[in-house]
Amino acid sequence: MSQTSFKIIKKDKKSKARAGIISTLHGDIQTPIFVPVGTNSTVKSVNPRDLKEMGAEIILANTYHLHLRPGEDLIKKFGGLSKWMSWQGPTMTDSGGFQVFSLGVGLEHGVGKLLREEEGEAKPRLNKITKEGVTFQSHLDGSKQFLSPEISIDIQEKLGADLIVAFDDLESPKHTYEETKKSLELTEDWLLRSIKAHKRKDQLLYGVTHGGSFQDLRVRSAKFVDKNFNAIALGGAHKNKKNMSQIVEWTIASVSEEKPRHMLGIGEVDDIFELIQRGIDTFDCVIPTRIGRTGFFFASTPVGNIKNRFRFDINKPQFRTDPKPLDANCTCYACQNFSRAYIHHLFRSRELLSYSLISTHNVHFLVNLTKIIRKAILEDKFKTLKKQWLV
RNA sequence: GCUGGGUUCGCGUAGCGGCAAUCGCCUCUGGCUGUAGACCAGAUGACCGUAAGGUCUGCGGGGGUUCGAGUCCCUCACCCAGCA
Repeated sequence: MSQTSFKIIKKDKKSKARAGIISTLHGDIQTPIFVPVGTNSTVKSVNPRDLKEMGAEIILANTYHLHLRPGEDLIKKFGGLSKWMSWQGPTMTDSGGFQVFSLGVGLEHGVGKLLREEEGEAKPRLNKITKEGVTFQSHLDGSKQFLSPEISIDIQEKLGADLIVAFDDLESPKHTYEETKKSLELTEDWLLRSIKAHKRKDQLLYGVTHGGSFQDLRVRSAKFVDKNFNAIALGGAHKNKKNMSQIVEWTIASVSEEKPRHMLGIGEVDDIFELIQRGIDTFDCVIPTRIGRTGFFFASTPVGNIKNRFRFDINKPQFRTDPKPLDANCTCYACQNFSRAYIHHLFRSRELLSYSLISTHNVHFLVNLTKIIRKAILEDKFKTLKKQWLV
């Protein structure tokens, strides 16, 4: 009996968008919702108190990172992830599957989840994949580490998040059909082993769909995951945004309506609209905190638009004397109290508060965006809202 | 006044007889999608060129030695330190 359940409360008439509730032991999650990423059991530079205040409902942490440091046993001793990080709300853990990629073929190919126009520098991979699992070289101290479906699930059960993810292998967006198929088959094997290893039924286990950009593989993967899991996570690599939307359409068409759907690692403003429209319920993404730490802040329409991706660089000289808040429509702590000029100054001075203010604003921005969208779905105004934003 | 040390890109520095401009900072321009990321990449004397590349200047001022001087010598100026 899973003590974590999902219920759809409203479906959009003109699209696949829906509003729902995921109920967990640590509280309810009103979907659709953006899930801030706190890899190391902290959303980088954002206070949990502020996360609560802005209405964040769930945080994602990472199995691989927490296994290396401080170790799952310690977190278990402290009452599990939610208590450990003094969040006291629902949490999710990723399986470490992404690190199979980012420390492996991702490094080798110099690519991310999305193929970039200018690819990064290719570097030797820090892992070795076999059917059994993955041997990593720890990015912290270089020590040898082994991760498998069984180990990942064991770690995640000790961490104690409400939503957990089965262990998978990521294809590179540069992989051929044959390579992608081979990766998918490995993932399918690992997913079944993840289910077998999964004992704590209070945790909802997400299966992950793969198959690169190939329709038949994506459909096969979606059906496979739908058949074996009660929750669907969409994973793997995409060529570009259009391709990603297409992949989501293929996948959603092949899974049951009543199961929650999580989009792994995606979260730019336009993506959120496009993917909710196609039936996604939850998203996690490092974007708000990563770009926040490097000086980019989100601003809402009409200042922000698809062309500037709703982001602006606080470093720019134009903000040096700008008295306006980061975003005129934002109610976050940073926007209620500080000017762009001040934050510009802080950032140029490398003051730690700047990273915190911008990251807090950015997370608030995306969480709030999904809340506005949810409200629009409930009021049958999703398409109208989307038009307002993505002109 | 004497004795040292110094004066090179916006700032700080490297170069110590052979294509001046190394490295850092500042500045500017890109980039970041399940976090090896408070990060990464590029530009940065002037002018011409889309580019490859080319032209011009230039190591405090002046003079000298040398095929050749930021580098050695003389002299002047300024800065720093110590001693008067």
